[in-house]
Amino acid sequence: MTIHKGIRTGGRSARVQQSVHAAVKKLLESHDRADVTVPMIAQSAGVTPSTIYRRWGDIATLLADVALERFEPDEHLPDTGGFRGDVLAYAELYLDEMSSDLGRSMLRDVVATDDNNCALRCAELITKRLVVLAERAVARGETPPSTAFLIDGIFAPMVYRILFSETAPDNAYIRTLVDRCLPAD
Amino acid sequence: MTIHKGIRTGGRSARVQQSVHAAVKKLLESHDRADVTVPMIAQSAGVTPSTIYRRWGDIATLLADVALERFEPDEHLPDTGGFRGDVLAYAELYLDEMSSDLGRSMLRDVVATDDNNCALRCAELITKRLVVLAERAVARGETPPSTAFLIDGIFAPMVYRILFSETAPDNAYIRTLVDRCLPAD
DNA sequence: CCATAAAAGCGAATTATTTGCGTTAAGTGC
DNA sequence: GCACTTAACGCAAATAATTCGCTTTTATGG
Repeated sequence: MTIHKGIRTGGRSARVQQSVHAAVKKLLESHDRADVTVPMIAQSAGVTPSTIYRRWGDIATLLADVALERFEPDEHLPDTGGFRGDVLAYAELYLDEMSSDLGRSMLRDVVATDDNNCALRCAELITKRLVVLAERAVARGETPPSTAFLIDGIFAPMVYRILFSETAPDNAYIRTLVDRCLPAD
Repeated sequence: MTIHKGIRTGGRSARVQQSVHAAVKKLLESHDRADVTVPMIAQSAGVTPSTIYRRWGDIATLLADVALERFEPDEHLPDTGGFRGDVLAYAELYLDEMSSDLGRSMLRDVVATDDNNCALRCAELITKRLVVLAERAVARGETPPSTAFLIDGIFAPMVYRILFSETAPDNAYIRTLVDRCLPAD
């Protein structure tokens, strides 16, 4: 008996996911995050609310899902010719994305989601990019520290302050964090 | 004109707050956090749901409020005779409180709350205790680093991992963080 | 005590969420 | 291609949560 029977996927998942995600993005441009409701999204996406509830469970999970997709694209990782410069540039980019009102509320949605899958994916987003930067550095003959060390030293404090402080951190603060982990030559 | 007119408090606020807080605590012992609803709390507290909605706005804010109260008591800050030991002991205490299922969901509630007052209060909780430890250290003739530095180096990474990782950090990890900020003599 | 203001109660109206059931769209194997 | 299987969806009814207008209670100041 061959095991790999190939799973039946069924359904119409792709199209619905696209239109719902698009609806969320559009609504978030014109409405405050707290004012966006599931029925509102459903109507804008041309689906019924029950579809959304069945698929995502609650609005926090849906918003987190959209947020993650938005950050995935990973267009252009900076390339400054050195590991320290790359990390600093990426950290500033990340700060820029996450310290806006929209970015902050996305982070909150990601954290608030029941199953912490979203949070995991969010954290991996940083890890994966740091790995890319580190591989580049190794190829150049540098010996970068571990990604865990950089997350502890740079990204964790940044995210902490975005989530818990009144005012978002600025680039000067980021530079201080980077200096601690990666002393300039 | 004397300024201090004494504000009108009106209502029955104190009693209601107490019974609602108590109801939340009791319910969280027997129910999963996601299963606790506002009407449920209201009934258990002997008030109407609308009272809770008017006073706290939503369930996240209420749960965050209760969570913060729970952590305030600040019974016994460790006193090990040295700043490094004190910080390590407090960090381990904090980890113990926050890495449980209940602690984690409290952190999430605090972060998810709309007005970030709760998050501010939560962060100040750490700051205030570190200040106490630092004052003690100064009185002993030590010269401790700033609280901001310790938060960046120890508490931010700890909270980051509690919120974003699959598995909570352990004491060994905390010790590593402390070692980085406060090298042993 | 009386006036006042803040907070809470009550219940109806509104909205959001869950659920059951029939239907439809995709993938699978022949 | 064609039948078959299954996950995903729409619809609508049922349930639950949230908001709203109005009344009542309580603490405080005069």
